[in-house]
Amino acid sequence: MAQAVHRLIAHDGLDAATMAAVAREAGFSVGLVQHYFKSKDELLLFAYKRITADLLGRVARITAESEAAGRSIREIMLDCLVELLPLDPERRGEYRVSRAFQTRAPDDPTAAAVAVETSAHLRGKLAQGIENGKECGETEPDTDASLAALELTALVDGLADHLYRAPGPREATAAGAILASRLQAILPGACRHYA
Amino acid sequence: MAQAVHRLIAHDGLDAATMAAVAREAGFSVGLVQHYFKSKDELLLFAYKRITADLLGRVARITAESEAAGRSIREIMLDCLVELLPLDPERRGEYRVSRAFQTRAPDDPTAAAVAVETSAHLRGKLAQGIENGKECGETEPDTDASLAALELTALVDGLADHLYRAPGPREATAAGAILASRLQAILPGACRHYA
DNA sequence: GGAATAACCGTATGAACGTATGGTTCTGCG
DNA sequence: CGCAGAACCATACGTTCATACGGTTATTCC
Repeated sequence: MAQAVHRLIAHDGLDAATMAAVAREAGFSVGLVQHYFKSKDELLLFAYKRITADLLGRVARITAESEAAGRSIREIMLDCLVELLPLDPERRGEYRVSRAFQTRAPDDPTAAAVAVETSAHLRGKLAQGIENGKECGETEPDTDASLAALELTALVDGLADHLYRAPGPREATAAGAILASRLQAILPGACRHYA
Repeated sequence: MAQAVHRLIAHDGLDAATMAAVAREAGFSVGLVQHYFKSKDELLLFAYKRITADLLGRVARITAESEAAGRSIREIMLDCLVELLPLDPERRGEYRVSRAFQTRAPDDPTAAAVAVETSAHLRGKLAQGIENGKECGETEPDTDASLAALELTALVDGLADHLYRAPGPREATAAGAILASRLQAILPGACRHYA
């Protein structure tokens, strides 16, 4: 059912995720959806939580794989940040769903909490990575890690926004170049921290 | 009527901008709103266009005033970018309205066009300013102006997003510091181009 | 003055939606 | 078996909304 919600929002926006539409998309009856979710809000919130969990899971998986491959902190971070960009249809859909819920957030404290939490989680991971870089000379010692992390998350958010509005290979490479350049400036070293 | 739409969306989201609510908020009847706008979409699009025009107008005014005051390109740009951040209730409302329409954009080509146009306009102005900086030594000669402009707009978008979710003086100063730092890096000179 | 046009209003209509409800089929267990 | 509870369904109800429509007042122009 959560997948049905995801597909509907990704394709036609939040308003398309009606009870009847979700039931039809999932191949169930309206009554069954009601059986599992007391209200529509509960259903949507569940779907939203699932999506953010998926996203954080993917980032964690990328981190783990890159660490195992012995890549530098900078390379790992770049992979994670690029993963957040809507570069293919799947991630475009995911991005649209997330944005739909963020738009809804001001009226829905629980949805807002999910958004704040995932954003803070991501920012924390970045800050930690930057901080770790100091120990092995990959980061300049006087770098403000949390400020740099905020810059990176804001940058990737804004680039995602731009790429969603204006897709295309040129825009994609421009976004990648900007991220790579900023990461290079923040983590200039070439240490293999996790190797 | 456009102001009524603005107030309603800023306070309660796009769904709150019903015909009846707009009429009540504006002090008119539903019939009168229909008299001036054939459909709800037309009304909303008009309101959206008005808001983006207001925003671009404010940026233009700030630019003109700062130029008259003989400030550097970097200072002018910083003022313009900070103007885009949701730092007070008024701009928070404006930000929410813009975001609401952006969320709606994928299903509404005309709204999408407005969003793309204003974003491109802003990016173009920034790129032009950076390019101008080269002529008087404020910009490094080998800077890619359009890439730098894209970075700045993306950064300010992402920071606006963050500030909207997490308001507060600490977040505001952090965002200002990041913007100032990036501008300093892109436009390191201190030329008074327009003086 | 008088007609045409714009400004303006209240209400009716039909569609879409969330949810409540009553009922049916399946499943596991004592 | 018998039955309790979960899974599952179709439909009815009340609300909300955009829009259509008919009518009334104000303004403008000849």
